[in-house]
Amino acid sequence: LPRTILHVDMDAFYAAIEARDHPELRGQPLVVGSDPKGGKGRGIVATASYEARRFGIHSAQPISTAYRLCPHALFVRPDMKRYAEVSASVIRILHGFTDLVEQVSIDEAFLDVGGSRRLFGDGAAVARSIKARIRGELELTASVGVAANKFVAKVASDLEKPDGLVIVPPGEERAFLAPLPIRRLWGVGARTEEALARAGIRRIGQLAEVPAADLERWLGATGEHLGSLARGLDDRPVVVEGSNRSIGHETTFDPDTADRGQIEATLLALVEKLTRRLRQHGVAARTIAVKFRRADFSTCTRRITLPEPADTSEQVAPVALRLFGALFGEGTLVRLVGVYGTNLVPPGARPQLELFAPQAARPRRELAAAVDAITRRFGEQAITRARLVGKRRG
DNA sequence: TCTGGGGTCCTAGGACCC
DNA sequence: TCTGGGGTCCTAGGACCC
Repeated sequence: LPRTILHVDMDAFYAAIEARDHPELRGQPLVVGSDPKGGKGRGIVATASYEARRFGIHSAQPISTAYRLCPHALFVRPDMKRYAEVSASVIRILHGFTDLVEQVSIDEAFLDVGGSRRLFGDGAAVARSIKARIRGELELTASVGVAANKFVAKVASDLEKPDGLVIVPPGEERAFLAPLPIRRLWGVGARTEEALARAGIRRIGQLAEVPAADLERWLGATGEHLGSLARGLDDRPVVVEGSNRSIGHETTFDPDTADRGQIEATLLALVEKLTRRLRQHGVAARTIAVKFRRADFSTCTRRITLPEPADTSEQVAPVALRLFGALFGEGTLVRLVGVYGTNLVPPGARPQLELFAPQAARPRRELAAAVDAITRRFGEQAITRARLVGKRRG
């Protein structure tokens, strides 16, 4: 029995929200991303309006390139809090049609509407209703793909952007995909595209002809998976609850720095952010990782698994500093540092030490809770560590 | 063109245990 | 004395996605 899967993808999401909320930005080339600083800025384009795309500007492009392509474009900084609110409104609308909603990013979701037919009609009808509600209630447009599985629905939603609606009837998946470039396959990035092109494979239909065993020998487990997708087969279910596997924060210095004090202060500020989020999610990290990128973009990581899961900066900070110390040599020009918690332990399943030394853990927990409360009430700038005073980057 | 910040998943090698 | 094979956990790196 074929499923009915929808992929809903908001069009130029951040730029569309900015244009909606600031009429003076409408109809103009608009770039949401880092500060271009007159062409010298460091960073990338998050989203470009369709007017800006006509100049060759696109997501993930260096902001300096975007500036060169269209210096008179309007460049605005992202307001992630606002976008997250709008995203929540979109998800609320989707939940009006089914509980089976899987949010995959801030501007994208899958729905399984197989069970909603009697109430809301077939996939095409649900798609039209969703688009109408998003337009009517949020003054935004979405592109929707309808198909028997997630991958085909995802490709379909992208095909007639913006404001698109593409329906792939069951049984036509393979023919629908065949003429498209392999880059459209989920999991084929620049590297795999190049490797496949060397073998003369450029279209999904060509990949679909390669025997599965050959693909597996060639590309491992991923190869077999790619073969299935190329044939239009994808049995992954729509998954409602996706708890995080990792939480992390990183920041790029502008300009690069070799100042150990500045780097360590930045790292500690990132640790504060990380541990606050861990506590908000009610999880603790068994593994802490530090990421380190030099001026030449070479990147390395160090991680360590702790005897006890950690969710406070008292626990994480010394570990992060030690891992950083293993990577940093005096005089090294540093571009980026980051800190991550992985191996997250879910709430209620938190071993262990506190069974043996509850009195030792208590003050730490109470301090963290107090800091959280102050931050909630007065904002992130209200309280900080003595070590960070005067060192926090703007 | 000179590359953000948030993530996911896979691989390969080594330690360690049975 | 030198040795097999399987399983699990850990670390580092890399490809990929939005």
